[in-house]
Amino acid sequence: MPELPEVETIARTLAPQIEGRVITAVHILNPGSLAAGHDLLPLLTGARIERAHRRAKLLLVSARARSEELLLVFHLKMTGSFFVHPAGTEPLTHTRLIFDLEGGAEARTAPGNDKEIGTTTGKARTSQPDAARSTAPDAGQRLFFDDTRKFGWCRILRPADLAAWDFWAGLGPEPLEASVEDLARHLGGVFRGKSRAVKAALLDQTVVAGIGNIYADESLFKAGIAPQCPCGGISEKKLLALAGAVQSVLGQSIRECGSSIRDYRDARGNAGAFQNNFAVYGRKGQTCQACGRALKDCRVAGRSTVYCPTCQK
DNA sequence: AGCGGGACCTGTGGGC
DNA sequence: TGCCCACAGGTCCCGC
Repeated sequence: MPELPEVETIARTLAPQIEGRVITAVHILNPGSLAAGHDLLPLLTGARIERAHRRAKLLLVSARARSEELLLVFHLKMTGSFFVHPAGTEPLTHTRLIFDLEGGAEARTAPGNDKEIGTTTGKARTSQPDAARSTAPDAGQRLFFDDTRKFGWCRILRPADLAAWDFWAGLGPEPLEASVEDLARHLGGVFRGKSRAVKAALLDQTVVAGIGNIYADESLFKAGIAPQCPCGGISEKKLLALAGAVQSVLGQSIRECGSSIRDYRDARGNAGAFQNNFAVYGRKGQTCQACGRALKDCRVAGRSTVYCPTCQK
């Protein structure tokens, strides 16, 4: 469920809490959650975190270890989340990795200092212990990587490892970093002559990065394209509509701090609000906002899919 | 080439 | 009330 907007929101809320801090220890509570880079753990201890940002659905944390740079690459899959707790906080039920941090960062976990990404509307709330929100500026902290279903992972990599990593190298373009016309042209090029269902292509991270089940369904509805429609049969006009829909849906979701179905929280424990805007996702059997007829569900590329048979052709 | 299905996980919720 | 089972989801991998 953390797709592009959720990971972006997590990166924006996490960065001010950890940038500049030094990693003093790493605790691996679930060995499967550290997918690569065990050999770099000794180097990571003592490294200073420089930056936390997003690419596709990956959260990247760069750290300076003596003379070289290391990267912590996280995939949150469905249930991964981050939260910064005060030093001494015990692991929670689903805590998989803990990074002990010390010094450097300003105290930005205090209440009332959450303004940099705008305020979430609707049912935003915290689900974390109050103690985590009143940490003293220079006290040590613990970055928790929690992951209920253990699908998520962290890789510790050198920049060269990242460049050589097939998954990374194969990622498609960032959908929000191109003009609508360029994105439409890119999709048109990839789609040309293909019989593959358009939704399957949108979910393919090598086609375009960051889209998951929620935003694929929402974008296709907004563009008026049926999810089963073969890629190659989409007109240029519809491609432009699809590119515009992808950008508008992702952009609006980022502005609303992502979608919280049940698990997702940002790095301050706040829920997103974009789920209140869903036109189709999770609305099987309910009425279409545009035509008033019932929304249908089906499976495309093995994923549950909801669409309007009238509005999407 | 691209799809289906299984595997990886666990909490939730519907049905009985 | 309690049990069972389907389901959710991203990615990889295997087989067709």
